[in-house]
Amino acid sequence: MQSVQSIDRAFQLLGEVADNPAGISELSRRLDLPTSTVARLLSTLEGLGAVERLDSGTGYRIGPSVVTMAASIDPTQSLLAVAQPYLVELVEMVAEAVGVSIPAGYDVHYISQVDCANPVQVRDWTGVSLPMHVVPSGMVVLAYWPDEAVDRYLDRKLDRYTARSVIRPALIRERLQQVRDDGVVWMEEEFSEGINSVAAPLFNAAGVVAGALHSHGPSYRFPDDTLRDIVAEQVRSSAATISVALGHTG
Amino acid sequence: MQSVQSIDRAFQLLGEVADNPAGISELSRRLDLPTSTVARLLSTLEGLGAVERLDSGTGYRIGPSVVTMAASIDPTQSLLAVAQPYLVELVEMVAEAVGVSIPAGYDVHYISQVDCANPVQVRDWTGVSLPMHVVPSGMVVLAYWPDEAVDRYLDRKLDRYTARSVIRPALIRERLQQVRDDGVVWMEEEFSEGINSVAAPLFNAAGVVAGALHSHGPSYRFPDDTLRDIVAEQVRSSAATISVALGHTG
DNA sequence: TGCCATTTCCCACAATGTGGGAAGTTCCTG
DNA sequence: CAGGAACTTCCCACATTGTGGGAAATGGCA
Repeated sequence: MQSVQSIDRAFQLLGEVADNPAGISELSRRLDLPTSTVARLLSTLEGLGAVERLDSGTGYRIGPSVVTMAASIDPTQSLLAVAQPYLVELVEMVAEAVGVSIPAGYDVHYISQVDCANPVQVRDWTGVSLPMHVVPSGMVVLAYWPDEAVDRYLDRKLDRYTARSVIRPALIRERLQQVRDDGVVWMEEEFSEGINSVAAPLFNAAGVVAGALHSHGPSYRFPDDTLRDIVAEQVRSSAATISVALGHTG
Repeated sequence: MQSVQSIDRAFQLLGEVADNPAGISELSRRLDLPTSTVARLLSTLEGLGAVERLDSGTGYRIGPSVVTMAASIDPTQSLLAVAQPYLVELVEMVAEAVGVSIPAGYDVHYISQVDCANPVQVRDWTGVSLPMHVVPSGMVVLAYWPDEAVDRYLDRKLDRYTARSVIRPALIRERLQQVRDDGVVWMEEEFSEGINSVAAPLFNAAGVVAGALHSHGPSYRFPDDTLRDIVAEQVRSSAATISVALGHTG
């Protein structure tokens, strides 16, 4: 459908200003728009509280109304909303289903999945919760928890799901260190025979794990030996990109 | 300066959608705009990722680009940005300086102040850090800390600033309970002779204390005996409003 | 003080957004 | 399964609205 020029431009401006605050003339150069146009748009946005002037007087930054609107959607939804476009992108790259999960007590809860085109595919796990130690999405969350919380997690009876499930605390701790080193982890048929999965952590603006991004597929074809590292890297880097979009820095 | 109609309307829409998601025709009723206009604006916003369709298909909610833009400003700034307009409003009501502070270790750090018109006024404390137990802004922060953290705070030598400073842990604990009951607290000349102050906590979307809102003035006129409770209530209620704008619920 | 960079203001022009209405879609309900 | 209500999408003529060139005003810096 047709779209409205002035609104398009207004959001281009907001995007630029979010990236790094600047004044009218600099923005007009960056976006290649007449200064008068930029001035008018910015003053409209300022009136709406979408941008505000820097204390230094010259230049604008994102204003309160944007923050307030963003706050209006709950954290789960914002995670989902932000991640969605990247999920679609990632599916293209890895050619297997990808999904997002969030920590929920001692489980991870799958909140979204985007399927691949392949007629043989992993069922949609959206809505399901699983113990952290049997899925890579859970392991990456666990890996960034404080030590005491991990202690409490491991200090319970841990269920075994398949012959390959690892449930010995010492081994799990080793793997958690591995996860912290690599920023991504593969797990093969530890939750369900026939499914392999790789996941990386998602961090929010506060720097804490907000969830996990994973990709999983039937073990007979996923991961392809030659692509194993490439897929892991794609998942890791998508997760990093989503984290940045969520406000994570460094 | 003149402002751009379509952008104005686009943000009215965003505001409505943030409040509660709705479809084209409902929004057109709420804002009293033609459906075709609303449809065009929404589809523009959708193209920009500022809104997205609900899974149910009908209706829109705030989209990822708003969240991402909001994340671009750091939490301190967003607190400031969100609070600013309410500060101005509150100054009008209480006719004394009001300000915002954030926790910083065992201190509160004043990050902004809006002065009143009165020629006799409290100096601008922006940039200054003070121990939590001598200012009400600190007490409200302390009041919502976990018990162990409060224990650690009180388990140190606490400085006395004036003859009226309360430094006995037991008494401070009592007052913290009081703060939790009232949601607001007065302190009179406990930090500096001649200054009285009242503060209420600010909560963020995660439900944790993000800072405090206070008002302070010279003790010879503030608080006016007959207005004491009214001022406290105004501060409390402004703080609550700001918390909601920050995404705090309940 | 004078220069350069930036912001604000003004105004004629027409491109752009507008909104009425019709057509298409979806979802109940009898 | 037909009929209808409610919503969304599409189309198009109109003129309101946004546009951008340029001049005036402001501010910062040497």
